Parts: sequence; structure tokens; C-alpha cells
Amino acid sequence: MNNSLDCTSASTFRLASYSDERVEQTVASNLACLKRILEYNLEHGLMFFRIGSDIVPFGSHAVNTFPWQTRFAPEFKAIGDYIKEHKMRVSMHPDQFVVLNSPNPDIVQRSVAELVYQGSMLDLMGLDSTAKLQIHLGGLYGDRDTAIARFIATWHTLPPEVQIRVVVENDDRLFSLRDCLELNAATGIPILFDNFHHECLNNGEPMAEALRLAAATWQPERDGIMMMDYSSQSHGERRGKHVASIEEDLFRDFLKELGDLDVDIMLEIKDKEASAHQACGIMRELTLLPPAPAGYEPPVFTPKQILEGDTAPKTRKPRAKKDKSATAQAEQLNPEAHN
DNA sequence: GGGTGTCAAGCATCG
DNA sequence: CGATGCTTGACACCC
Repeated sequence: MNNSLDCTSASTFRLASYSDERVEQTVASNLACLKRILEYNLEHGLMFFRIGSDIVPFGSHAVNTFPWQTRFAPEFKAIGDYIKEHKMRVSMHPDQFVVLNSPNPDIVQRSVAELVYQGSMLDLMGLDSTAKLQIHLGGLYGDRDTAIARFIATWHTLPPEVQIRVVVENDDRLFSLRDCLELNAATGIPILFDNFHHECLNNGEPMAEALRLAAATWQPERDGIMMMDYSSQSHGERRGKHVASIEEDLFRDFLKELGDLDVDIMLEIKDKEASAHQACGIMRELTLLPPAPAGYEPPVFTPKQILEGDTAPKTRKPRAKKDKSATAQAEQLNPEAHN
């Protein structure tokens, strides 16, 4: 997401409101915003972005019969071309409902459908297997070994184009880095390392060592350099809750643990690009990043805004009203869509 | 136009 | 055993 822009790429609607027209309008709006976010990111030197899961409402749901893959093929391709042209990198993170190791076959089937949906967007963008789908190992169901074995069995059934994008993240309560390493040994699935989760749940591996163990599971030709999630504890809140805004001292300490390891860092921090700007500023200071892009002016937020996560423009664009002319135009262009 | 209950989906934990 | 948090809010209805 991006708090600085007056658009969202996660616009959706209720299942009860489903219509093909609504899908077409919403996807058009979401893709237009995604493009704007990527342009903003390029201007500000933010070269790694996690695309939201909600580009296509009900993208893996049986109700959605709209042929969005063909209708929006040019838009997806244009976005992918932009990403490749500027050597940016993207990932996606299907949410907690994707559980490949569930004992319930219906849940597994829906999970696979969701991975296929999200992977197909990356395919339509023409991105190679270094663009990843990041998921968790899943549930424990009282028996760790069986749970991991079931994940492996399901993973083997995935379509190859999905399989090659799947990476597994160490989580903060159930499956640690060690479990992910076991999974990697059996399947070759790269580990998306989360520093904060590792702090919450580990088997004694020091941070610097943990980073290197995870990095070694990424095959450079196939996977690119390691992706990782960075966050830290929100003070006075439940253990595992992400901070609202980056803590510069902790980030500097983390960079020391990272040393000369080359990674793509995704911040899981509430205020989004505000913290990303701060992190990039620190890394430029340390010459870990190239100088800022030409014409770059650091965004200015007051400490209060950053604290409250309120870095959005004061006036958001009013919600789009029902636009009869846009619908009419869409019908003209694609009369088959409304059967 | 602002406030708020609810939203497709899973799991573990809390009280 | 129902509510809660995860998480990235946003929709839709009420007033």
C-alpha cells in the first residue's frame, strides 16, 4: 500500500454486490493505482514492492466468472514491462487463509486456487521466477512432523509455474527457521527470512547466522537474491505486534548483523513508505544504497504524523460514484461480459 | 458525510 | 466455546 497517494490498489466490494461490471471497474481502478504506486516508488528509489492480494476481487472465488485475465492482459503486461525496465522487484503475500497443510481437502483446494490466482498475475506481468509468492507453512494440528509432511505432499501437486514462485516464511509462533530449513532440505523451497519472527521464535541461532542460513536456500539463478521481511516489536503491545514506525537505532543494529549479505528488504511497518524513506536514508548514509534518484526530494512528515501513521494527504479523493457512462463504454467494448 | 458493524476464506490462543 | 488477533482495510448501511 501507499499512504502518500490518494488511491488504493485494494478496492473491493461485498460478495453480495458481485457483478461482472463491478469486477471490471474495480480491477481497472486497482491496476491504475498499482501503476501509480510503482511510479511513486521509482521516483523515490523504493525498488522492492509487495503487491496486495486484492487486485482482483474474488480472484480465486467460483463466483468470479469475469475473464479478467484476458480483459486486463495489456494492463498487466504494461505493469510488468515497467517493473522490468526499471529493474524493480515485486512479491505477493497470500493471506492467512492459504493453508497448504490443512487436513481439510476443501481448504487445500481453495488455497491452491488462491496461489494460482496470485501467481497468474505475476505471469501476466511477464515476470520470471524471482517474483515470489510468500506464504507460511500453515497449521500445527498437534503434530509438527505430520504437518510439515502434509505441506510437502501438497506442494508436489502444485502447477510448476506456481511451485517455482512459492517461498516460505518463518513465523512467530508455530514454525521457526529450523522447521523451514527442514522443509527446504526436502523440497528446495527458499526461506523468506523474517527477522522479527525469528526474534519471537527461534532455536538459538544468532541473527547473523540465521540470515546466512536462510540466504543459502535461495538459488541465485532461479530465485534471485534473498527476500526478507523486516520489523520490530511495538512497545507496550502484544508480543509479535509490528511497530507503527521504524526505529532507526534498531534498524542500524540490524544492518550490522546483515554485514555484506545482499538482500531485498520488505518493511512490515504500519506507516509504509514513510519508514521506507527513513530506512533508505540510513542506507544511503552508509553507502549501502546508490544515491537518491535525480530530482528526489525527501518527503517531509511531522513526527506526530509518523507516530500516528497519518502521512496521507489531508483530502482523499472522494469515492468514485456510479458512472453510467463508464459502464456503458465497457459494455460497448466487451458486450460478452454481461451475459 | 461521518460513524460503525461487517466482510470469502484458517488457525491458535485467550478468557 | 465464542471472541480475538493476525493483517494491508474497505464496504455498505445507518443516521
